[in-house]
Amino acid sequence: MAAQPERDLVAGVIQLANLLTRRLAPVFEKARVTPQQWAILSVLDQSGGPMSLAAVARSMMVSKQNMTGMMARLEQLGFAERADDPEDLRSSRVILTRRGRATIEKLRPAYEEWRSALGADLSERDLAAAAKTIEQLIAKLAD
Amino acid sequence: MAAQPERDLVAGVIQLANLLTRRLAPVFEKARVTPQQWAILSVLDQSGGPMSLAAVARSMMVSKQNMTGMMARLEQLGFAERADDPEDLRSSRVILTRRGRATIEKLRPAYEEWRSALGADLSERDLAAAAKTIEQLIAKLAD
DNA sequence: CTAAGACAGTCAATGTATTGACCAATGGCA
DNA sequence: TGCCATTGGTCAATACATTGACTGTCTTAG
Repeated sequence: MAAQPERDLVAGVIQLANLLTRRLAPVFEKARVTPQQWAILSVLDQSGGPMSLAAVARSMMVSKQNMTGMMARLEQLGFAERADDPEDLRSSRVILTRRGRATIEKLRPAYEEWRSALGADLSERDLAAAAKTIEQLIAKLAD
Repeated sequence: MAAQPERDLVAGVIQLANLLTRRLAPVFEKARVTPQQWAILSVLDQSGGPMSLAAVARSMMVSKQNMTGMMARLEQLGFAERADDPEDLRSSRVILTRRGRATIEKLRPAYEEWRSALGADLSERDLAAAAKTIEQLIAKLAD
């Protein structure tokens, strides 16, 4: 019965995060999009209008430096575009290209399917409870 | 009251993992050790004897290629050593150096303190339940 | 006993993620 | 008005993490 040497909660979260991205990657592979790129496209898609780079970074809780790089890749791949913000000369306005929107709309069902398969044979209640605890930990650690 | 735009469980786990490593890093900073390096030292410390590189990789659920690189850094920093395994010419035997063992013993209390502060003002029961659900997800996703 | 497959380790390429340092623009406050 | 802290964005350095491709050793089936 194993008795796995008792994985620490911290180690567990990190390992689970790695596993999730590892297993999620093939879902988007046909569109040549990585899970993180998918996440950015999702944020942009659900945001109505253009967003600043910093706003996207905050919403995903990554550093703006990281977002600079990811956005550069996304732009080079033709999924998103940056334009100057006339109201704030420091800022950029990031929007999805038509191709970006088409890609995310095509991939969303695949993601949903994968996502619900993930929760199968686990209790809905347990998942919701875990999600809530995770939210609390995030809130506690976030600045 | 927020009503955070409802974070997906998957996104939550990934963001939490990033936050955890980000907040954990300063705990080990004085010893110039990263959280992942700490994790490897921990595994080696608790393993009794020497381990193969692949065994460490499996125990942390990372690829052996990644472990190659991390181990190279650890060796260069003087925390671990590799020797040929006389029983299997493919394999290496990795052990902690005296410095590695001293470092982990010095850092463990700091980690424990950080770790218990993390769980403060959260319910023990909720944390345990979340840990269990995380284990189930890991088991489901692991090969 | 030999050929096929599995496994240990490495290298290279790419993507993710951090800190630190920096510049330009903004906003508040004296 | 003018200073100064904050914020938006970038660059560089480093670490983590994956896949793919490869060498060499072991194991096992025929």
